[in-house]
Amino acid sequence: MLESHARVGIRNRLLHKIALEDWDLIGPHLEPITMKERQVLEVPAKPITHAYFLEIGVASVVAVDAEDHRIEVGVIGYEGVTGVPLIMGDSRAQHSTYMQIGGAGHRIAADQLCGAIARSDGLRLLFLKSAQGFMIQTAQTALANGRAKLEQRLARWLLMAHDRMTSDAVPLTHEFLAVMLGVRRAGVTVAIHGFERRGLVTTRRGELTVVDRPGIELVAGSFYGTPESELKRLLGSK
Amino acid sequence: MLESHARVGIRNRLLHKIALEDWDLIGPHLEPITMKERQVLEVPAKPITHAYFLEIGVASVVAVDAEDHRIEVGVIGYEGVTGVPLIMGDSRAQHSTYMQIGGAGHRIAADQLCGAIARSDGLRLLFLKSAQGFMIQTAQTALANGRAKLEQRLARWLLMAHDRMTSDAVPLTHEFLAVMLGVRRAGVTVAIHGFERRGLVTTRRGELTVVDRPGIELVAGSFYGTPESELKRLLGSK
DNA sequence: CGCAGCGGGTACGTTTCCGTACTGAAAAAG
DNA sequence: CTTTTTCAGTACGGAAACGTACCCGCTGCG
Repeated sequence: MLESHARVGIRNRLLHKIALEDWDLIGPHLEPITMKERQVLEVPAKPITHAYFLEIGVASVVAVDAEDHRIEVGVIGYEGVTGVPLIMGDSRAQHSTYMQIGGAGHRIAADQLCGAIARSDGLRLLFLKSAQGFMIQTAQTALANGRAKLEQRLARWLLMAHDRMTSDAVPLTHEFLAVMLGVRRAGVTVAIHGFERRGLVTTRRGELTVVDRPGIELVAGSFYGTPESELKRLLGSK
Repeated sequence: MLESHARVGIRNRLLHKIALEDWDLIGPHLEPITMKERQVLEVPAKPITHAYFLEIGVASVVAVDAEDHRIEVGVIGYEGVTGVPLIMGDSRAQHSTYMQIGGAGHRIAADQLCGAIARSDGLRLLFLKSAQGFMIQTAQTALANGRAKLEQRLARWLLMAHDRMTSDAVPLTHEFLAVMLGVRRAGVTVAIHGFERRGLVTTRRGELTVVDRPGIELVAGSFYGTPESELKRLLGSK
């Protein structure tokens, strides 16, 4: 079969699930892009310019309030797309979104995405389910923030990042982990120390490597897993 | 103007915003209903049977995990509708939803709502924006859970409930407030005591009355307000 | 009216995490 | 190679909230 804009090499799961007959609405507008860590994708209260389909790397979605309190409400990787408000018919970003772990993928201009969604019921349903998956993630984050101990939250974060990475090495400083979790940097250091002592991870300056993933899952308990299984249910098991 | 199914007396804000030409898709399927406190509207992992447009009362949306940790991720009153997953094309409830404060309103069968949304772009956009508003609320809850002190979270909750009530009296036990906030019952008692001492509220057994709303807003700080102003932006200022 | 049960007040030791801050080591910059 | 910066380790007092538990007083019911 001939496709004017090849889907070959596309590894973003959401792009992959786009039906062939809808591909022409999306594919031609995709622009390959690489992104460094800390690269900003969305700024609160500003228009969203592009939606990013990551294939490598992890983006953080961080809620901010008027007094500059901030906390991560979700992460996005190869399984989804940034710019959830666009899917909901809103052109403004609510949250701060930026690359937590550098990577690459494709992006599409906001109006192209909106146009495509408006034109195809199938596309709209697909993106809505992706957005629903993100909502579930946010809700579980609220649960973890309110109920879980620092150690459990750290484990949860590591697992979610690990899910979205090809390597076991997470290139992140304690400082940034602390911002994500909304806790002290020193608290993260101590918690990671505990993980290291139990052989769950190894660390180097600015890097943390997952060694015993099942062990980390044990620490996270049921604070990890719901968004992941729900996303499977929503978008199919692949 | 003649309307086969009168909109007279409809005080749910979302229903109010439905365009006249869309009303026939919704109005005829609405069923008036009164609901006692604790009445269950949605059960996790079960199909959603109806969407509820409240006019009086407050519903709580509570996230639950496999180990039965639970915390409220949002509240819904006259400004919105329950059954957000339906809007997202998902027929299953993710969260536990029940009336926290008894009330009344209308409900519509899930498939009728889905059908209406599928048939009208305007309706779909309206409901999507409502869902987006709820997402914002959930994200702010995650922020408050991670960053705010018990006293601030309590203030936030009281304000959100108060917004959705006609009376200043909130008929709720400390026990239930504790479940919402994910804290100890005793902790709520002490916090409320502090409010009472400062003249922010008065209390009776099983009831709490808002006296000094601006004072409570001061306590909540910026943990309160974002979802409210964003909803205005999304759905218009009325 | 008396009693049972629910809701609320209070207490106490303990855990968790914070705020702050100092230090040393590793990497980056010059 | 030296300087500067960033990152991690560690400490300490204190605040916040926890788990638990006991008691009392409304309130509703028999």
